[in-house]
Amino acid sequence: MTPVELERPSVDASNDSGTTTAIDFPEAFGDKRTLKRALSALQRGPIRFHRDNVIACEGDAADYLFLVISGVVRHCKTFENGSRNIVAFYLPGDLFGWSNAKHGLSVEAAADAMVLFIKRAGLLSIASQEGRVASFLLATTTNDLQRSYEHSLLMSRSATCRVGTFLAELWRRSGKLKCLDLPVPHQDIADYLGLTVETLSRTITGLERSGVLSRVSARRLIIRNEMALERMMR
Amino acid sequence: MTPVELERPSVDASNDSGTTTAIDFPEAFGDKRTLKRALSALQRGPIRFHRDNVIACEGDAADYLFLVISGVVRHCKTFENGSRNIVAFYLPGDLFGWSNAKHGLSVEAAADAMVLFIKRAGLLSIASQEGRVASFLLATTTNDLQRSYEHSLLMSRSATCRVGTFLAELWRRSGKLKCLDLPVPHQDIADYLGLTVETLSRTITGLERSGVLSRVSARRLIIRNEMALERMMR
DNA sequence: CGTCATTTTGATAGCACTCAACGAAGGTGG
DNA sequence: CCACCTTCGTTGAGTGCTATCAAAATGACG
Repeated sequence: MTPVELERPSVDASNDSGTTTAIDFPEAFGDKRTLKRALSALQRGPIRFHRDNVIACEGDAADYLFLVISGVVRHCKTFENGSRNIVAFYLPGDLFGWSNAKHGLSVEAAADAMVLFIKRAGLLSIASQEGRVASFLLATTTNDLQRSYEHSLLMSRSATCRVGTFLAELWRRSGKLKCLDLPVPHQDIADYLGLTVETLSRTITGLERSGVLSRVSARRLIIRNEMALERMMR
Repeated sequence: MTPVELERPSVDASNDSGTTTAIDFPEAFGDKRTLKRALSALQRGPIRFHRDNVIACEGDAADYLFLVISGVVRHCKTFENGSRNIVAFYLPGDLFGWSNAKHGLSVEAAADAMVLFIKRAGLLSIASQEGRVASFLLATTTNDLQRSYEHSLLMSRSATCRVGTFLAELWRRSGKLKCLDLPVPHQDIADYLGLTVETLSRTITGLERSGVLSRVSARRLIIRNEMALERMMR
């Protein structure tokens, strides 16, 4: 149940090349400066999106990958009947969008976000020459795959388990601070967990009543009993 | 909903190197012969597994990747309470098992199967030198990721939709023959779809009653109305 | 302070699960 | 060749969890 943590790109805000934000590859790199220059030629942005703005539409040509600079981005599909499912959230530092030819899902800002666009073909051609880049990309994708498997597994468990697992993971990723702030509205969490907002709300109320957590406000929780939360996840 | 088809490795049965079966990379390759030799040095097997045999255990070191030669392999997790979920099936030609450090899921034969083991580290080192290999691996993983997303989406739909989609996809992959033979027992399909065997059985009965398909036997179906089946999938 | 979006709560219904039993198929040994 | 056993699949009855519909709180923002 514990997702394996891979090296991921991190946002290099204090970049020497001005407004351009580059992927900061880990490890000493053969010719890091040359690589960075090559990468910045492929970049576009970063571009700012407000919540619910569409970054890439289902069916769009998948010419660009996305690197989240700030905020939260959702990868989702909306059906004819209006219902929506979110297959993944992406946080700052996440690189994603490896569709082939066309995006099968749409990419939208789940909270105000800055996104850097990276030309897919160009990155691929760099990767085919630079082994390190290639294995970095492979590792990133593998990591996403593992997360997706975890998510699939989660979807066939009880509402309590889904919500508990989501909150625990979010809390862990945000450093287990005193307050757990939900970065996206309940509707997005519900769509990610395959629940309705009503069930999500009721489940949180249930966790509150069992003393697992307290509500400071709708969007701000406090984890009271980590042990109990872990138990919920089974 | 239509999964994008990528180039995938195909099994080269009439291989010049005797019992060794190699990945047949697409496209003219710089030095294909050298590459094949390098790859066969990394191989182990193919090894034969009977149905339900464990190929790799949850928690095992992920030193090897798996290439399915024949049969069906399932990627799954079994919980303490005995329930099980299958996140993916792999068919002949599928290469998988890109976990980091340890496998988070177990790998088991869902039907009698032959599996070739490929040393992960070695393949990675080849990939870092051969751009084509690297991008092939990336494409394979990307394809798996896309499938996993489709699967996640499927998990929050009705039983009829899940079963219909599964059968349609299976039928498509097997060439839309007159008879659709289920390659794995109902239990495995149910675990893959997040349903119980009872619900699966009842759903198939329902499809039969609506004239979508007929049962020849438990494991052999005939698709009677493709249009109606497609409609089920929405 | 009014308006709108968001969240919470309540009442009810429906779908899939659970438990239970039966039927079909395949394998084994007498 | 048949009786027996085991595994697998089907069907039925009843329950429970989550969705749906409806409406009331809460909060954000002009």
